[in-house]
Amino acid sequence: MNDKIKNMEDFASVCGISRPTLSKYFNAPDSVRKSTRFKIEAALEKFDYRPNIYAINQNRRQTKNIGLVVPNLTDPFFAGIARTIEGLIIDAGYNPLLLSSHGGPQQEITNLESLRSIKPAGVLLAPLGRASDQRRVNEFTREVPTVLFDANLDEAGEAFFGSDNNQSIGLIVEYLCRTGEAPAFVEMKNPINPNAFKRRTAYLAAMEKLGREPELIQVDGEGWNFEEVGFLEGGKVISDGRLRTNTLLCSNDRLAIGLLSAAFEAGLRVGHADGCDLRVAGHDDHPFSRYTCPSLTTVSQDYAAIGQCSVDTIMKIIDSNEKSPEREVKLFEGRLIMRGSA
Amino acid sequence: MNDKIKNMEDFASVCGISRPTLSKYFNAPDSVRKSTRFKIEAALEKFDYRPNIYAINQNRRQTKNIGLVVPNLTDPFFAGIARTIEGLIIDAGYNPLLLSSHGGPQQEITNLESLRSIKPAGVLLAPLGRASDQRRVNEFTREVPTVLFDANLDEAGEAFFGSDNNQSIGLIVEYLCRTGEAPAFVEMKNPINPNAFKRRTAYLAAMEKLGREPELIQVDGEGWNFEEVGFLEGGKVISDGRLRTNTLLCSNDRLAIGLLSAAFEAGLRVGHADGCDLRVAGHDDHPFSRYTCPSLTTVSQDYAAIGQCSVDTIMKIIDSNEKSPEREVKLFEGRLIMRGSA
DNA sequence: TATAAAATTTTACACGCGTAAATTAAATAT
DNA sequence: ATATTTAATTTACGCGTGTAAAATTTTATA
Repeated sequence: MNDKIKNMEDFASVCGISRPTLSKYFNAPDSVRKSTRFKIEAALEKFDYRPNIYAINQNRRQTKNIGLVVPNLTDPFFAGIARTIEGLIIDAGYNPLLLSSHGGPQQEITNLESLRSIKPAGVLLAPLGRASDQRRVNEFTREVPTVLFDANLDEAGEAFFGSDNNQSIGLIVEYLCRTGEAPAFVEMKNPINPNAFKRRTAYLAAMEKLGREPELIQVDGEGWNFEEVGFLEGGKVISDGRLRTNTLLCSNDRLAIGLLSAAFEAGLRVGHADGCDLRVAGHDDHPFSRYTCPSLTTVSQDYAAIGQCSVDTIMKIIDSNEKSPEREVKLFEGRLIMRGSA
Repeated sequence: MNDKIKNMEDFASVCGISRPTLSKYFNAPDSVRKSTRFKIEAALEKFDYRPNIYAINQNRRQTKNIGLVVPNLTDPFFAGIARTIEGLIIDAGYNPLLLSSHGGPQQEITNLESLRSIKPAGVLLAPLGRASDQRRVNEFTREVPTVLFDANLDEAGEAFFGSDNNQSIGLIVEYLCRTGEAPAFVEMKNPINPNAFKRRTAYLAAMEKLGREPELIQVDGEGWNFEEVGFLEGGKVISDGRLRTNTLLCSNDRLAIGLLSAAFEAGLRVGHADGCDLRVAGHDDHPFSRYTCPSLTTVSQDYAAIGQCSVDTIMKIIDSNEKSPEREVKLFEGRLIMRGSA
């Protein structure tokens, strides 16, 4: 009783069974006879033995680790998604390993290299997109089963799941046109975030479809401080007085949040009510967008579905133990969230 | 050349040296002769061998892993701190393992258990605080060298570093009293977040010191959706008309963000300028607080210092390989961030 | 140049587990 | 009750590394 349990051998002896049987139990509790299972579980109550994770993973053909890489964890939007997907991975009986690329392609590669040495069964990767080191990401996905989500990369990974920017941007452009002046599109000149280009293109297409004249407002600014860019550069746009329209559609909510702040300081009334000077809309349904002043009209992405689909797919690939013949791509529709700002 | 490098043995032979020497190199590149180091690094250029991390950690007395546990990663405030500390851990030559307790004591313990099986050299833990399962956290800290930060727990861990809530709350209370009406303190009745009680006490002490009558406004609401609580319950407080003061100090910025939103919808003008109806202040200098409408007056915590101190201390403990005789506690001062809201 | 010191190599073993093959026990059919 | 099948268990070996001790080589010092 006083003897410390140092390894599976020790624990097997206090259980009264052999070590390999114990090993079998830990990998699948139902694979041993009921009577021995009771023995083991009774012993587990008395002693606090846990298999050594390094010894396990050294010998298993496959680890139970799933890598989860997101572009930027300090962005609450991605933090929320990561949390959701983590839960799904755990539900599937795997161990999620969450890494953030902190907005940089170098860190993204570092993350993948770091995952490689952990020999994950699979990886869910939300790449930086255009900023990614495509060659090296591709290299990685050839070695490790990978499913991309949020942002697509050419032919990288076994599958991609994300939002249909054409549909979602189309949705809000149509709404804005129907309820007021046609929107100009506010974005960064050299956006680093995923999907930015897709949304620009989608905006142009949507405007053309509606027979409206598109207007791109491309502001300066670099990095991931979107609120700051929206505030500083958006503020300039507003005060310039060169706007042809009173309606602004921002490439993402964080830009819109900064823009709302700038508009507030400029004394403009934002909203769709009578007497308002400006309408502002965003995209993503950022966690804070409910609490801006006024609350932000936006489009929400269906991340419950995107996450579930991504996890299901990586599990299928892991179980079948083979690369799928063709790369699956599935886009999910966004939902219009009408609030006060537009 | 065509032969795949499968292990250190293989790689040692292409280097032309012995395996144990190679092992020494990977643990400390400077510990081998310069000429052999060149040989190794030349070979590393040609082959992409990496030591198996599981085999390494199985045999090392200590891993190079440092656990980093924060209360809630979806809170941008903690996401930012985590990012900072991750960097410091990497700089120290260790491998950070970031886990979020998602606001729940159960998950906090799960995280610690999960870390235990990874056998980290040390752990940096920002506990939930009052909500934590103190007994089990204590149990953990007796087994694994742990430094607490952000929120203190009775006698848990080797050291604690955090903010001096007395000083920081005192600072803003003094400012508010000096520049206008004395503040009422807005908080949740049963706050789950760390430091909430400390701040309440600090508020009461600061008001007493200034000879003002304190007023606690304790709103309903549970969980971590502070913005929602601030919006819904704060909105009620505002519209009730029972306020004895025009100045509200919120227990944290996220409550204030929700409150600002409610005030905006109620048509109140928030700020310190003439003609304003309400002053609102927060605490933490949340990343978003610069972009509220109006921008939020708050107190910033010195997380550069808290992070650096926490990392330095855990490194010292790891290197000295012994529990320190007495538990170090150090509190850092906050800085007043004056903006538009108060 | 001789000697001491340091670095390296060799030898040998340990770590804690997974897993295929061989064995044994239990369940089923006869 | 016995033979057969099936499931559970044990035997035996391997994974890729760390590390200690002894033997050897290289480098630094006198």
